[in-house]
Amino acid sequence: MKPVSSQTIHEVARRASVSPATVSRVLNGTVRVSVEKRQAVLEVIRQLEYTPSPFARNLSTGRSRSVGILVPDFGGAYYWPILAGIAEQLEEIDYLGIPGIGQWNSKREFEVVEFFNAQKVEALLVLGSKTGSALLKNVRVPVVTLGGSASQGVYTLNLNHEQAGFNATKYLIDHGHSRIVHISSEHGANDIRQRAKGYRRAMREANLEPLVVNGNLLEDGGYQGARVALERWSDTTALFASDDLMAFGALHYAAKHGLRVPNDLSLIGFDDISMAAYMNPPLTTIRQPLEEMGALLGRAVRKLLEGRTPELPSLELRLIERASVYKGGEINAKSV
Amino acid sequence: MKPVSSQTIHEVARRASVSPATVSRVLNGTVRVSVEKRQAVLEVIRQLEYTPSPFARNLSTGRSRSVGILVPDFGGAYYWPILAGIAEQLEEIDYLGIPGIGQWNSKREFEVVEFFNAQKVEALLVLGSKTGSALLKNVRVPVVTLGGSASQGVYTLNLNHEQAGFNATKYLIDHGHSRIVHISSEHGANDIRQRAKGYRRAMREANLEPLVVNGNLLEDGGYQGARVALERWSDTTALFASDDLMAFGALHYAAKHGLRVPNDLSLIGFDDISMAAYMNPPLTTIRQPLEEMGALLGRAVRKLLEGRTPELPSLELRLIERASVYKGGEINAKSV
DNA sequence: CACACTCTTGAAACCGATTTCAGGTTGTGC
DNA sequence: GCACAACCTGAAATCGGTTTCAAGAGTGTG
Repeated sequence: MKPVSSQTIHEVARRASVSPATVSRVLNGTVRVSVEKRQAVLEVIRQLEYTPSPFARNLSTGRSRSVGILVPDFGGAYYWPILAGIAEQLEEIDYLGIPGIGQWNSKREFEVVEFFNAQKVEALLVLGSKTGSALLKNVRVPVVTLGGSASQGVYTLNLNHEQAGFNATKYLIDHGHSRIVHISSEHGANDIRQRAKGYRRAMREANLEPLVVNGNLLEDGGYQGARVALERWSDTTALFASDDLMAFGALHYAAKHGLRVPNDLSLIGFDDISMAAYMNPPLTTIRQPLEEMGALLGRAVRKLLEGRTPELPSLELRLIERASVYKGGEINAKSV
Repeated sequence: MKPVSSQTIHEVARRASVSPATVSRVLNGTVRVSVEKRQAVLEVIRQLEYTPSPFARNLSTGRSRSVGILVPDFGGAYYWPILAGIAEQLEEIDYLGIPGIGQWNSKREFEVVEFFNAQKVEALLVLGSKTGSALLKNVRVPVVTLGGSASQGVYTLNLNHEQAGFNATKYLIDHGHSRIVHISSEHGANDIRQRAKGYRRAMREANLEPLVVNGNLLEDGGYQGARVALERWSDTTALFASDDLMAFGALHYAAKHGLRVPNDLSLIGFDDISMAAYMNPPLTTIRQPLEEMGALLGRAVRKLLEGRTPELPSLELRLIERASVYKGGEINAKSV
């Protein structure tokens, strides 16, 4: 028998012969309530299957129990696990994460932030934005960002993409490559540029010429990137793509043009999306611990909501060694 | 100069020398207001940059301006575009879509629905669930599902997966195959079973023996599925995988074991995720128009929120012909 | 035994909108 | 010129919680 509406705190109070105030106190544990009354209230709540109205609660407390998450559309496969990690953390404190899609479009990003303001979110999580810190001008709540440039009052989870880019490049150099092209992008977050920076540093340190082309971070960007790279520098023996999707596109280009990976062309990606291990050959790439990043971001927001200072440990970006980089012997031993 | 708080309807009313009721009427356009007062109110609103409190509004109207979206975790790449389509529709009427992840886990799904109830969502969208119609027992709001079994009061967007499964199989048969194995799954929504059903019908009609193995809808499921299929029926010449990720895994298996696709083994997938066109060879697959599906679902919800009956036209699942099915000459002409 | 203090409790104000109701004004038809 | 409808408007109730305030009960101390 489901009890119908009339599910108010007053009804509970009436049945338990106490005041609404007392019910509220039992509900929130703000003040000690005598054992008998507490029991009575809890019993009535159970019987009625009463749940407090979130509307009334929000209005009364002035808080929304929600946080806004600005996510740039590009790449559901990438942001999905991060969102899952965040959601799990927020759930534990009964908060709601509201995703808003920024589409790497500044105007749109402002709209989303405006929307978050209207919703009165209590914190803001920025997983990536085109606008940068100007976006947060009107934001009066705590902010946590993923890999943005830190400004005051904004907490950032920074993975060392520069170092990872360096490592990937170094790995190729150590395997005998010298003509290494980086497929980067002008789209995307700061991370992408950091990876390119690491690539450049590694090349410079090895006295090699940095060679960069740009793609759109999607499959066809990688395809076109590979084409341009090989047309422009025909002695290229290795590509380092700024994300796995572009590596995927590059791989496709190679296959289509009779280049064997890794024998004729070595390839490194970035992200380690689930598909990476199943490419032919399996892709050597840098792993981003996405769920873990999400959890970390979520925990940081929790800390901020509690008024405490979050600690954001740095996570390692590890190179996953698979089979897309030639290891057998000398480079470019075309065996056709 | 940003005006600080005190941003209430009373304040607006006071400054515009009208009553709060009138301001509310201007805001919502529910009743006609004289031109002068309307102007005055709008002017004050502009000056103050006033936005009504969603909390108060929700409490007062008893409505949340939000709808719950139950999405089964598996495959962000798949649900992401659908969610985008839905979000866009909801945005237009200033509603908020709240995603909840069911994880193909019945207990979890009930929790999510419970959460939606607590949030007082005004409608529910089920993109896939393990539980089935029992899940909706306690739901008192309109429901739209994607490819569930229709029950009363529940509107469903049904694509003809049975027919699509039939077509994919028929396509293989028409290209000379007779030993065709279907890699299906026991996970996933009803759709998966419909595809298998279509496969069986096509095989039966051609007097061929249906051969089915199961995977987990992810890459390794396809890999294992291909292995089992080829071990069990060594004269297999074609695989029809129930989703692209499994096709991807199967492709990987083939490559690893020296089977050339399509010359030695033909392959069809399902979904047409963005990667499909970039596989080697490009994957022949059935396209699901994901964004369009999302838009349709969103529009259906809008109709329901307006108290009207949604029409859910059926969408076509088209076969995208690429290069993973052998077309050149006779089958199994191993040329090694 | 008086006083101070702590602990539990209920009454009532409050959060900020919407909506009902009734009053006043203006307009229409006969 | 009158009855009546249509229209605009403000006062006040309402949504369902939280929180302040003060009162009353109970405990401990000198």
